[in-house]
Amino acid sequence: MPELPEVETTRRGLEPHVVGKVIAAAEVRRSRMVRRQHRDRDFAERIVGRRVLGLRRHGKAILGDLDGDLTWVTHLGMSGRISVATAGSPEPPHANVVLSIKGTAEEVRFVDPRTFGYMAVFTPDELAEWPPSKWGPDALAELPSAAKLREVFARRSAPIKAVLLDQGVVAGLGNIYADEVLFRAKVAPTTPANVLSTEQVAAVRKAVSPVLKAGLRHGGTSLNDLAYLLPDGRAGDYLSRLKAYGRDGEPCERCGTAIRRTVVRQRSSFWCPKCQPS
DNA sequence: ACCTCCCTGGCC
DNA sequence: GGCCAGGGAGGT
Repeated sequence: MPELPEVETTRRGLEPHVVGKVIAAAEVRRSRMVRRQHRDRDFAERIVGRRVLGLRRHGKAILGDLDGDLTWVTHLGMSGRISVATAGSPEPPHANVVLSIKGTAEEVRFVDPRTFGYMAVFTPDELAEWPPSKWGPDALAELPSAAKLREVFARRSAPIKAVLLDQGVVAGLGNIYADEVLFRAKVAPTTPANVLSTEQVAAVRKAVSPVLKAGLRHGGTSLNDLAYLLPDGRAGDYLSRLKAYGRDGEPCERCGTAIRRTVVRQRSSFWCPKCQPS
């Protein structure tokens, strides 16, 4: 449940269940899930008894402001999702971290089969050291101007797809939405960023917000494996609206040409060879 | 500025 | 069995 719309729908789904509430207990069943924590194994110790003052998001990270000036970080990685359910109800496999909420019958389960995600509670100093402090502006809330993007792209000869996936440039785009942005902008994923025309940079920039907002409106992209679900267990609906990602061999909706799959930086990329000339 | 690897599971 | 999967840290 990895990209920005999935993370934001998760944040919104989680918010009413935790904001203003106190974490009553924390069970870490796989210590790997808290491996980003500075001192080993004190995740539970740090979060228990804390009140959640607010829940924010930056890129693909969910940030919970706790009392005592601590920040509760959740990164869902590739296969992570949050489930809010009645304590004691049947659990899905890989509920690796479970938080109970004071005064309610609900618990928050961090489900993550591949364990690429993590949770941590950071002090302000630790938060400043945490890698995403090197993340760029949020793709939805603070998308850089076209001029700024032109400047950044001009310095990069890497494929535009790789640059869009670089969280240091813009935080929040992942493999699915990067392909969707490039399809909408009519730019091939393999195009070196520094050869994009001014118009193409503008088109890429202009595509980001509509693509992400459409993903949000539909609750994100639950793929067929249903690894990503909203916190209440509903599936996100955006899969059927994807125009490029996963549509290898299917006709492009604009021109009918078969969508192609190409590997860019070890990630699958889907694009229309006619609408997105390289 | 690149790979490689971290994991588990589903599908062919 | 082999390949694939919403990400990114770490080492080169």
